[in-house]
Amino acid sequence: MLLVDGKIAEGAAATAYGWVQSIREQKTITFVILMENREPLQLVIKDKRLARKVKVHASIMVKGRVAMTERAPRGYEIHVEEISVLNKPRKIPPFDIMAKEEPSIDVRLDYRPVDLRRPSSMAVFKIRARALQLFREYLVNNGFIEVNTPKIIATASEGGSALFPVMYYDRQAFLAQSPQLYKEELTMAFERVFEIGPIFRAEQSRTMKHLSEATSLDVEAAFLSNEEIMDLIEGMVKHVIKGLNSEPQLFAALKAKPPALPERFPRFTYSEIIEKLKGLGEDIAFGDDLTQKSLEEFGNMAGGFYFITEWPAKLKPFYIMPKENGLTSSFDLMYMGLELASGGQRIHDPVMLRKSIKEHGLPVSSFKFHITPYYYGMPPHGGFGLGVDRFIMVLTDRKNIREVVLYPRDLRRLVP
RNA sequence: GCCCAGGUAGUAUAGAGGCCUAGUAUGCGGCGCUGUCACCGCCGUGACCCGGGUUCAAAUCCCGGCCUGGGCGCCA
Repeated sequence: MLLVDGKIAEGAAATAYGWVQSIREQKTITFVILMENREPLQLVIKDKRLARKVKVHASIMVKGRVAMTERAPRGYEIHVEEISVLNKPRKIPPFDIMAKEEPSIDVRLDYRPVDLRRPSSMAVFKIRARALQLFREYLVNNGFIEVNTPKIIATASEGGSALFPVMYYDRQAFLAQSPQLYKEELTMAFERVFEIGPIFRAEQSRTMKHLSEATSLDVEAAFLSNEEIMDLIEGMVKHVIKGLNSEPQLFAALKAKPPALPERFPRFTYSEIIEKLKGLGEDIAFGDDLTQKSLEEFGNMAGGFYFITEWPAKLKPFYIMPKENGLTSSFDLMYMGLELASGGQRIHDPVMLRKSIKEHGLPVSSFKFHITPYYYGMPPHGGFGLGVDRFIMVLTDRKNIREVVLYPRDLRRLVP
């Protein structure tokens, strides 16, 4: 918090509240970087006795005079006349937030709020917040309404991934792995909906790109074809990246830039990719899922963003619209070897939906609640789910998904 | 779930049977220092994950435990 008498100008009286990021002490003058509202403010202290009161990480209030100077990060600094220490650290900090070498991600997470004072950590979450704002901006501008669907559910929404069981009063319930079914149902009334919220997966995964609790951006729209949905997500990704590119200062503390955008994201069919990988000597056949290794290999060739389209029905969930030859109107949005989003056109006919549930080996009875509204005029629709955390990894060039989540949850970590 | 790797001051690392009284950087404490900006210089402080074993000798080798990291698989 910064309070200035009148405008920020030479000699103006100022009061600043913040926490001390760094101290550079010299014989007669001490420079302090005070973090004030997430931005550095340089303090100049010429009184040795005053300077002694300041410690890194302390919360302080200073009173003084504004001095305009190009040598300070903001173009001005505060010449301090009075300091009150509001609170000071009681222990030696677990790591030096200004050091060039970072502690392991595990130590950082053990002291996450302290770690967030590190400029690069803070930058990641400023970018994340801005990216979410840009997502919303794009979707709202395109006629979407933001919704919230339940996270405590009665049965698996689509089979496949393992669910976390929870007790719901005297019954068994689960944490939602996806808002998939709800968002589809909502197109009936709202035409275009989106939700940004948590998803839960109880997979025994130990990787740099999986979490037990992740954030998903789910979008669903009536009347759009598979191609139009790909256009939509492509437009959305471009909007976010262009928006971030216009604010380079967000990236200053990271040695990274948002990824480059091609004119158009290339679209490869699943079959093309299988053929290509076969040509490279991969042991892979039509109908196989693409392994991590194959995706890395193909991703390196494709470079940047691209789509994989027309997946075999067997590799996609029951609600995806089938095409001829056992293929589907579906896509995955990839960045190199990393899956960012998957989506497609959905089945809107209740009879076909019922059949597809059966064919995927799922109990129709569990989906009765979901099939019911389809009998009352569900519009043709499609959409996608995008892994927000993974997208932020790409934006900030972080290799471990835990870095872009404030308090990540994985196989081992439940605290803090 | 399978496989691999690793636990050395607060943090990040070096050391691979005796050269270790365990080195370096940073932090922390002190002193010095042309408005600094990862300030700089000097001095000090502080560590071998736990339990067994092998050996004249173990941070180092072996066994077990605990903890962690990474890869694969699983996975909207």
